[in-house]
Amino acid sequence: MDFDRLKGGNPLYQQIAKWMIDHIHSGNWKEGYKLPAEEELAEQLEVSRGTLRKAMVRLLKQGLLEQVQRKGDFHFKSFYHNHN
Amino acid sequence: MDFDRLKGGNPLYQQIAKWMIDHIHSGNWKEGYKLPAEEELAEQLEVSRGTLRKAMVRLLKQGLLEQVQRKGDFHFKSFYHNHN
DNA sequence: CCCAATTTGTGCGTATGTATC
DNA sequence: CGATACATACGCACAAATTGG
Repeated sequence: MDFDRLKGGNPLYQQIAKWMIDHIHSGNWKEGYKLPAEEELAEQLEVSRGTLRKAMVRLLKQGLLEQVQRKGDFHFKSFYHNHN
Repeated sequence: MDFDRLKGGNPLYQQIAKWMIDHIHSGNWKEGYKLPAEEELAEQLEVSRGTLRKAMVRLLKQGLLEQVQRKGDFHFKSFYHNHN
């Protein structure tokens, strides 16, 4: 989705992480929203799955993203509680 | 079955797809032939199920493979009608 | 009809090799 | 060289559908 791939810019995975956070802020992704599968989302973003994962792991560690069981999907949790 | 795992070669899933097509051409797999379960076939080929699936999905999309009723199994359909 | 086993469908976790900057 | 990015490949776990007793 129109990321900056120019040299010298921020890494793709950082841009993606920011893009996801923006989606929460804008209300596009509300709490409990179930993300598409990594493979599918990566395809939509036109990045590799590995790069997308790198962004997601960042958000996971920051507590912005929550992994539900072993079901294989991610849900957003209450964002504002965990955003410092 | 004796696939080329050397670096620089074609991906395994491509080789497997070709191997399956060759089986049809050679007459080993005639129309209507029911394939073994994915798990079993993967074991015979000494590849992972995921890699085997990747090859099968390719053939499915190309119309060389047909999925029959019970989601279960795959049958080969008239190969020559769909091969350009 | 019910139930357990089988098989496909899906998705994540991880590792490796290659290329580029 | 190290960081970034991609493609490939394996494994594991679970859901859903089907099968057969």
